[in-house]
Amino acid sequence: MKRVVFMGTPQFAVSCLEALLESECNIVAVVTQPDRPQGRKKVLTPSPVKEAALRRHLPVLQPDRMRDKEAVEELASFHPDLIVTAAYGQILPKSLLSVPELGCVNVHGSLLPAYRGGAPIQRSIINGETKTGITLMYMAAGLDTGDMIAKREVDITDEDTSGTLFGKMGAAGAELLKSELPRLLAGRVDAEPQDESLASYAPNLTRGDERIDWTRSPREIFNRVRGLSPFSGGYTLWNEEVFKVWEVERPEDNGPEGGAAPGTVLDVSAKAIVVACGGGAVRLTKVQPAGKKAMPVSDFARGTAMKSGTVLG
RNA sequence: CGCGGGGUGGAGCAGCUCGGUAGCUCGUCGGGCUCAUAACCCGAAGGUCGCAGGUUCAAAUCCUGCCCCCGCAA
Repeated sequence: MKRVVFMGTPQFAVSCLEALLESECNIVAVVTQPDRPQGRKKVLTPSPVKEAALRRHLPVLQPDRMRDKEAVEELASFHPDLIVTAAYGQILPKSLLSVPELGCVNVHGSLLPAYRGGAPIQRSIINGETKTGITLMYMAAGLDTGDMIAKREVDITDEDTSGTLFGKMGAAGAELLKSELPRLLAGRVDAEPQDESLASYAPNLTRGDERIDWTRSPREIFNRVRGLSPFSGGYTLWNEEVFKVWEVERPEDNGPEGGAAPGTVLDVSAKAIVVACGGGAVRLTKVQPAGKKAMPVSDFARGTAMKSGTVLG
């Protein structure tokens, strides 16, 4: 049976690992990011992939820097025929790419060459895409530039958040991997080069991406908020403090409320906080004041000092 | 010892600076009005004020220690 090394880190990658486990191959090692200190208490936390691998009693490697010679040598000592990666989180050095005879393949969360990079799933939603997908590809030196083996499309609906889309994408990635793996293990397969002229990038999200720009349209704000949920959430400022926004009503039914400056609160009720924005208004339905837990506006409205005329920003 | 916010009836908050009767909005229960209602009116129940000490005639409020929650930063 062919020897496979799997490399991945977040939950999204776990479903790919599970797909391998259900396939005809021998997983000789799992590589994932080192345990990271998490939260206020700096508790060292293993990645989801590590936890899954340990449950299956698979050998786990966690090199600090995969590009170090020692790390590559250690991995090579497992003599993999194929390396499969999914959101591993580190660039693989060229020297590693040539180690497995059958190559290194990557499961990427977009329809390449669009959305290369670390946050394709969230950014697809933020940008209002209605379709995305998984691309299985051979890895090359550049960032997500390798030749494409197969794709599977996934629809994005207005009900999707990054959370639900990650779920769909994980399942799609697992399916695609499972169906293509026999071919990959049989030998190098034909792959299609990416059209560089169509390439676009989806860099990791930063704090700046999480801030709500009230001059944007209702639809853009809606997309941003659901693209950031349920991870960091979107935020704005209220009384100079962080005010997170977790859910916004789909804006289709809102007529322009005109007049007020973007960020102005037009109404606070048990149903929603209505905020003026570019070309209309958005209705916030789940929020989180500084120092508090996230709560539906029905709760927030009971005790809040926020009232019409307040300006967020 | 990274920085900061918070823990008050079922929910969300005020009260704490300047100790002395537990407040507000909502929910719940009972009654009333109404063709009717998530609307309105009347009434009621429900709180060891995170935990443990300390100061005091008296502590939600001041002091000390601890627990838990949240944001930022990593």
